[in-house]
Amino acid sequence: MMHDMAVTTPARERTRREIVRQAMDLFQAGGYNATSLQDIATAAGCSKATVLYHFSGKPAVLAAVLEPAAADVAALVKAAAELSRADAQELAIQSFIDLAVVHRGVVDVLQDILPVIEQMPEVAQLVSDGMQLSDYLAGSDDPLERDLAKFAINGLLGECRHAHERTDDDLRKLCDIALRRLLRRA
Amino acid sequence: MMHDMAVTTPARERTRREIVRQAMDLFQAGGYNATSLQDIATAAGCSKATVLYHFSGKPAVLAAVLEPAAADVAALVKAAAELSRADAQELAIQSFIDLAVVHRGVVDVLQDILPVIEQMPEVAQLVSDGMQLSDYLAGSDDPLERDLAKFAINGLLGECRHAHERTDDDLRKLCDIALRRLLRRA
DNA sequence: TTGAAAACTGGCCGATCGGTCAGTCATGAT
DNA sequence: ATCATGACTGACCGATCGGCCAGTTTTCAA
Repeated sequence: MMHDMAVTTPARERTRREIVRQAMDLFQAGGYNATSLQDIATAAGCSKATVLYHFSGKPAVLAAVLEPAAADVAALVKAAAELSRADAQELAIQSFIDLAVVHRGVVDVLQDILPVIEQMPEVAQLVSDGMQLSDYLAGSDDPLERDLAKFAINGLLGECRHAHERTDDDLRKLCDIALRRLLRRA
Repeated sequence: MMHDMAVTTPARERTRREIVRQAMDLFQAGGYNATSLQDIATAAGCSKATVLYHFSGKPAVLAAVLEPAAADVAALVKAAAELSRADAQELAIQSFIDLAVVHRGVVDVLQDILPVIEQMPEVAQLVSDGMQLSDYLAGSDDPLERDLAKFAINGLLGECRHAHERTDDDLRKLCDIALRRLLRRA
């Protein structure tokens, strides 16, 4: 009998984590669609059937890969909701950059899903939160500022892709300059 | 006997154009990888074998779809090569926006190819010209300005994707403002 | 030690992919 | 009218995909 539910089965969690780890790397390197369950299984050192034993399907693997980033974004949106307009914008600028840099891997993954992202319920929440964050980033209802915010996000996400050679800090500084120039905030 | 080689066989050219037309729409809507030769054939009103009769393979269809945009970009690079640094930058700002807006469809297509774009000789020239254009856009050897130019391109291309509802002119104005703010040119 | 549950796997399935090929049909010069 | 050539197609191929299942191995509480 298991008295403490917080103690996760060692084997289960270990295999699950390894699958997600390898799937992240493969998705980032070759894209979601181009990565097969067999590729993930081989990289994780198990069989394809094992991957499907731990996850209900390929989309479930994607959801697990995206989950940490989705959680961070959701928390940021929640935090921004309780701030004033200007404070929310400043928080969005700083935190969005941080999240994009830290989770730069998921940015690559999302790019490969864009054409069919509306039909993927696994990423719907993340996308929705991203749109919300875009509003905070604009800091205004002016259509031009909102469009510029979207422009900034596209540039930001694009810059984080294929940026493995750059330092996290360099990337952060670049994005900070770019965002503040675009949004005209000093 | 055919005396004038410039007179293309009507049927051949008509079918070829229709295939490229429909392929463009499908690639833009669903991405290159997600679009099958059968999809293209059905949309073009012919059989899959016919598509492969006119084109050596799926990559050849992609090359035909990208060709007009690639030609325009190549011409722009060539024109900028004969200008001064400042003039080349100004030309790059204006013309890059124009090309991205006019050929916004190919931007979607390229996005879907990014993870494996290095292995596609069909788009190598277009990518190379794009990098060259990025240099002209920076207008300086300063690493920061060059990075900002890349940032601008990412934002520009991202803005052109999924922008079917916006007017060409609205899109152009937005991109012009964004680029000049990022590059600090008026 | 034991036995039931958890973890895992090889083998298979239907579907779809890009691509090939032999052969049919249309066209147009002779 | 003939017939060589160009345009086109149905049928098929091997490969690979995501997913499923019966059965084997490992784990661990009793």
